Amino acid sequence: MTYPEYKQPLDYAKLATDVRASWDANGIFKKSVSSREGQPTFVFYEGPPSANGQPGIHHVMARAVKDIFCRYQTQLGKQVPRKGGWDTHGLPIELQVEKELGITKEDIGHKISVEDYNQRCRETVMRFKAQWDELTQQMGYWVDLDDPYITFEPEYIESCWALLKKLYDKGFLYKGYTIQPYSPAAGTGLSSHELNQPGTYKDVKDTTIVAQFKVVRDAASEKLFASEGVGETYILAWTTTPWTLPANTGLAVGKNIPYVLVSTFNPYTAAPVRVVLAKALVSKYFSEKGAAAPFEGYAEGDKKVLPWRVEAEFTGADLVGIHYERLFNTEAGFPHFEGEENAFRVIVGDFVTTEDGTGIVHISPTFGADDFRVAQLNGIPALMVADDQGKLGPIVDRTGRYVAEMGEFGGRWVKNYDGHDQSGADYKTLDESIAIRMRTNGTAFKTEKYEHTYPHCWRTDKPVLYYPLDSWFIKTTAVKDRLIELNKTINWKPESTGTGRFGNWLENLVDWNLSRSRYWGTPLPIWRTQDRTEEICIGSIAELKAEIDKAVAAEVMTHNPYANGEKIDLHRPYVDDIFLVSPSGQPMYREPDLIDVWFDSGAVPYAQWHYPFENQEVFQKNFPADFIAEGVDQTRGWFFTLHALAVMLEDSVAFKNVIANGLVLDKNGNKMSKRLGNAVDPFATIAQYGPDATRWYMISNAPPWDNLKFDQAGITEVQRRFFGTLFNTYSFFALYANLDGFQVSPTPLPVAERTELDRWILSKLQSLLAEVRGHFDSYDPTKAARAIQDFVTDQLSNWYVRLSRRRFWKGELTTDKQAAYETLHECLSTVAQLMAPIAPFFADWLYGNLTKGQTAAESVHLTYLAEANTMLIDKALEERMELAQRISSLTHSLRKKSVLKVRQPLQRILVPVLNDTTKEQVGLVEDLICAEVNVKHIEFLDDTSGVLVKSVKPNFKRLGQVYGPRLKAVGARIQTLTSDELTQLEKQGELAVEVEGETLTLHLDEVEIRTQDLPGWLVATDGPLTVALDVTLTDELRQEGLARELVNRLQNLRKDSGLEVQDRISVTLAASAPTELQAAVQSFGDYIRTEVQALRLDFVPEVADGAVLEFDDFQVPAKVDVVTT
RNA sequence: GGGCUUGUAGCUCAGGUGGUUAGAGCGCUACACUGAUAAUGUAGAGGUCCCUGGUUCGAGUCCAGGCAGGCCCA
Repeated sequence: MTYPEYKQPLDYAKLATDVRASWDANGIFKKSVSSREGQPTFVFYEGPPSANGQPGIHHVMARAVKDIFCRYQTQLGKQVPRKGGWDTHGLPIELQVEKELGITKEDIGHKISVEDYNQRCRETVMRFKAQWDELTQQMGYWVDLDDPYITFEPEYIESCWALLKKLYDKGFLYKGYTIQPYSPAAGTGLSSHELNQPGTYKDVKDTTIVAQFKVVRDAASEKLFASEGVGETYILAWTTTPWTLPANTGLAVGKNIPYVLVSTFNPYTAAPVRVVLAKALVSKYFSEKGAAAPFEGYAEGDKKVLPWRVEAEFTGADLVGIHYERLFNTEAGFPHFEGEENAFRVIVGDFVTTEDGTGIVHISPTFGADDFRVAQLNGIPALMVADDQGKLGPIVDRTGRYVAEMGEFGGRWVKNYDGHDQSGADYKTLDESIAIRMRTNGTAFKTEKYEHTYPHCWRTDKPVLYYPLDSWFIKTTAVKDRLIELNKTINWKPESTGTGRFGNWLENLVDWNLSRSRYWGTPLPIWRTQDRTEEICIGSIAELKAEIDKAVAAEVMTHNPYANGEKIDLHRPYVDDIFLVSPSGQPMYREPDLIDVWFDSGAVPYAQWHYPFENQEVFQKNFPADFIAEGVDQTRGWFFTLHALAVMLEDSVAFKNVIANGLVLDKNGNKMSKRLGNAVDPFATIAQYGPDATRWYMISNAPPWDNLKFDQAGITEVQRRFFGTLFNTYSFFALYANLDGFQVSPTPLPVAERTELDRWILSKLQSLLAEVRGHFDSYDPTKAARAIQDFVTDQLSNWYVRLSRRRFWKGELTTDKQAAYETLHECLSTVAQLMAPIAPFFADWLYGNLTKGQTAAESVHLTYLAEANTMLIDKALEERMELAQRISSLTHSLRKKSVLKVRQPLQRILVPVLNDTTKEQVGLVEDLICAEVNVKHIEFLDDTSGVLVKSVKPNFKRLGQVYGPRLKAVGARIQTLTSDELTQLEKQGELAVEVEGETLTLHLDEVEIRTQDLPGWLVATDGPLTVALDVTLTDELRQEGLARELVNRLQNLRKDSGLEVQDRISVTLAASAPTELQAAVQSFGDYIRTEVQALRLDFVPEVADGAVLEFDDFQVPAKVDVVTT
């Protein structure tokens, strides 16, 4: 076979499309799965994208991460099925449809039927599917696009229903309430989307109250009574919604906020009191004068300054657990409520600040989302009142009035929702009435009008209430401990997302609110009777059909719409038109909610297989996932719902390894957006740079979990530096391998018999193999990419190939040359394998070029990655080669300083060595160094030479352990060691020195001794290494240098004349050339002829129509002719 | 406001368990090299390691508090 040769520059984009065509033609992706049949599976779940928008460059990033590990595991021999999927439900799609139709949610059911609306959603959601599929293939993301799961399909929804029913049967599904924005005037809940409409937040003036909550004296509160005093002790809390005070059931403090206990008087009753408030807010309520004002003589109605004294200080944590008395109690005619004995306690609220108020927040769980949440976390009940039918509800009804049970305030409007006349002189709002009552009975510390912004209903302009609305929940809190426990077994990349963001989320878990009041989504499969005493949860289509039949028999429905085996649609409005019959014969109506779309995606492991209705075994084999990867923004989304459902349904994790990748930002670190015009088009990027360089750049530049600042200049660099170098290395190989007709031998020369350089690069290759496997195994693709890149550019290309060039282009195909080809071939094909997960097209192209027609796999992606052969790893060899590299570099540096070009041979370099191992190590690579830097030999200088000047440096790490604080003095003493002392230390291993009047014994391991200088020589040093160059030029060296110059000029001439590498030539030079050149030709004629592949090299009196060779000091006419034999 | 995260050269990034002189690549400047050549070598310029305190003989690294960016949540 021949190895294909390519012209520069390589078209990377075309290369990829060619490879893609061959994958398609030969079904390589399918084979990569089918060829692993019967092997252990590596389970991967595709987090479904939504195809209602165009894909962006960040999708290339996210999907490259997924692809890498699936391909890698395939190389390890695992079978990796990859089912694609589409996320099709959810608010963004509804909003998009509404925008396009120019309607709002209000119009659904009026201007457009639910049926038509949902039809629009169904069409919209797959609008960009073709683009997505195209990008998937262009970027080389292998996922099964032929048989994807789609969340709106009846089978998918049926699976969701089955899961819901399972949760229902386990008692995990219940109906409760959440606090949501609610408009009493409109009688409807408002979405956060509606609340974010412009103009909804208005400035209003409300009555505000700082209320006094009377502390109950017991063990928990005893610290507040440490100093005896007159009067009761109260906790102060501020509210801008006094009408919620009768619903108060708790008080929240900040855990680390400092609070003080202050002695003073109630300003309205003049009763002596002690009050608790945040230290930072004392000045807001008490004047500086009052701190010195006398307590005696302060009386009701006094306009005098309020006297006060700080009695004690606490933190919020100290106050937790203190009980206080109910403000509006039963004696005053307010109702009892369930769980009252657990109420009226101080708890911690993470939202408490000292920005305003008193630093203590009044909690009414029925009228605040934060309140509800912390109350639930702390077991504080909500104040619910039973109506005349016994149904529990908040103290405010749905029209915005206090319920009748609210004593003196019963039936009062919370805000003016009915538009009643407020102009009368005696008119009082409910807030004002409450304020008056509290001032009178001494429970208000301060009341005032206060202007603030408050949200209003966009339709009625009336203030919004935060109000408890019905919702269905999944009781995730019931399995909280198990969720936390199992999370600890998940390998998170980065770890902090698992312990931090996700872990904290689990620690503060509340029940999963499943309800959504929308149209396009999976309907909740629960039917209830009107009196709510009977209900049924449907778990399958079959069950639904059977229940409909029952309903038809009971004449609740006229006929079964699913009877004729038509394609069933489980969406609204169809399911809403189904009425079932209860065991007692009552009609049952579907609960109108849809479920959270996150349930859809959390159900992927089950619903993608239509489990449990089909594919039981497939499911078992593919649960849980070994690996998933999505954006870190999915932490509380997909990652959570997958985990929650798996724990509740299977008592298992859903995934064992997860990468939470960061964002792709523009090159300035700004978020990409179409509006700003800084979004990068993935198609254009791939078309310009090809998918491989794009992927390699994204993966190698920063770890996937860091944000990536996407800069196209970075792709260019990757292309040039990595792919360009690798391509050049291959081209070099192909050029000479074809000339020599090299074929990979079935019985290659044993590695042990190959040259030092071969064994070195093979050792490095095996080290690389081990390293890269390690990085891939621990889900760190960035380190893998960087390791491969460094190997290719620094080791393989820039050292192995550079130093081996002559072996490839000189002479016949000897055993040594064959070994060189074998070695380079092995390096290149292994690199192709290692890079294949990241750069799948280029790797396959490279691998194919190297192996086509031989007994190799059809594609690199079907190959098996070998284990690193540790027998071939020779650390000592790797170390001494590094010495060779460093000595060469130092020598180049010296040549540079002495203005001696590398072409000028020099006699020797001197390397001082202080121990025999270094000498031995360098000795083994002497030939390589000499060839690289063009010197005749290396001379070692050891201690006995007597010319070395040594320097000593303290080993601070060691000294620090021994001497601690005295290190500075000891270090200084070491710097001043004389050479005699040094010699003694070296010979005897220790040395007694005096430091600060004390005698210490220094040991050899406490210092670092190195040679510093060779008197009379130009030296260069790199750490402990020192090199000196002998710059003496003899006539012979000069001649040889000149011979090399001539070779160089002739090579250039060959090249310029367009000669092929293998062409033999005859050279004629003008006899007018200077005598030194003639002498050089005389002495080194054989060398020159060999180098330039000349059969003849002659001086002639006249060179006709030749070129002129330019030397530093002279010119020589010359001519090169091809000799045909 | 809370949780998490990032901050090192003009840019992109490395810098186990603390060790005194903080590195690489790109870019820039200069010189060299030239049968791998859009490659390579050598040298140079370029740093308050975000800030402030603390622990320590010693802090880019550990602790506390800030500042700035990002994500999620409220």
